[in-house]
Amino acid sequence: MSERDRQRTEKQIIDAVARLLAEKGFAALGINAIAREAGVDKVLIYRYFGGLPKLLEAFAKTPEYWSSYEEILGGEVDELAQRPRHERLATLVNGMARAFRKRPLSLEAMAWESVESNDLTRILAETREHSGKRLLSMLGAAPQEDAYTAAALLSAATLYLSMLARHETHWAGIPIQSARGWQQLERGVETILKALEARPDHEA
Amino acid sequence: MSERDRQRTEKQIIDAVARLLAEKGFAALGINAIAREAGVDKVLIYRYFGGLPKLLEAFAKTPEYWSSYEEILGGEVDELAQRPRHERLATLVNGMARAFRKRPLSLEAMAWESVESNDLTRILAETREHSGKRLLSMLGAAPQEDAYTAAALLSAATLYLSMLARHETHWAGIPIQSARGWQQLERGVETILKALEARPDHEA
DNA sequence: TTGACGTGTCACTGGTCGGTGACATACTGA
DNA sequence: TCAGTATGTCACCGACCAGTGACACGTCAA
Repeated sequence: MSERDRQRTEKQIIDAVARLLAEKGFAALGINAIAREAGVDKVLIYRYFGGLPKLLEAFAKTPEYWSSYEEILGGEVDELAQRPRHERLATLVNGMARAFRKRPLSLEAMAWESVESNDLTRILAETREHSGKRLLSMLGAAPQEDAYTAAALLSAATLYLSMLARHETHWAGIPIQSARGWQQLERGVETILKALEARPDHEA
Repeated sequence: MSERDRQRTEKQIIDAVARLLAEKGFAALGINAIAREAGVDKVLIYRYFGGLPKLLEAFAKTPEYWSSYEEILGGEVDELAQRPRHERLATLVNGMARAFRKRPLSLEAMAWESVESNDLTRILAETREHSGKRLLSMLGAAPQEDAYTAAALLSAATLYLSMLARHETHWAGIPIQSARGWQQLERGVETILKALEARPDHEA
């Protein structure tokens, strides 16, 4: 790789981060491993990025890690404005989970955040929060409402099960690695939100 | 510690596992670290337990890791038999989450399983599944029913939020480290299951 | 008393880790 | 042409890792 092309080298390094994260997970993400995977001397990582945290920061801006997440919902959100609220919420919850499932690297990082919080996870989390948490605030439900708590619970559930599906095949008998299983779960989300909206006895 | 008391030494080692897991997490769980924490030569771990996996197996049988989980629900389950089904389900879902929150070590292990599956996590998982998954099958709802899917979703949500609460303070604005937050979530679970049961339009 | 065994200590290997300093080679502008 | 700089290579440091072999000592039975 002695080609004296800094841009190319930087790309190799960032690609190596993505590959390592996908194949070996967060635990294998070290300076030595990245340099080895990239076929590059590790000293260049320090020189070009200034260390692992800064490198991850650069990686987090990559489309591969976090791209058109809002686009995925964006298209639907517009025409969704005139649907009943429970449908909007269901689309939001299910859409978020789908977006995550399309980004294994984000799932990997999110899983890691649930087990440990350090400088590295915080860097990746900030990128997602920046674009993600904003959506949660556009729920269209007040925090006091049951529908809000329900949406919070259901998004936690679908995100967790998306994480889990990377290694586990089932949850409570539901095949979380298959399209059929996710159809069942998404239908469950819709049913719950609809039932909440429809019930006659609204309490405080 | 040169006291020539094998029982005592073994206990020191297992206690060290618990302490390390609680304070540093799964990632810090190595032979050297355990021996250091226990104030014991690492060679004794190999001699007495036969290696790290076997040691974890022994640790998993410890009450500290996984004790009276069924007891926690057990007391209520009996008198619960005559309550409406949605109440039984809610008690089960919320009770499971509460049981986990009382066992930080189990939470730690479960979080680790969501990020990586290897020999070590599998060992700890088996212990829990053995007593835990059995409960999920006693849900009192058929797998085709909406209530079953809902219970599966809600248990995933509450377990994940319990894991998350070890490091994060909020989820979608709900304070998951405070009793108030969990009251809100548990009420949410109850409300959802009740609404599902009450709604007039049951579909297949 | 002697010999076998259980218990604990110590020193070492080969390997990986993050990090740094010294050097070789190419490119670029003066 | 020459000097400075950007790029890449290499060797090394101290620390930790998992794992092993050799040894010291106390206990207990023959």
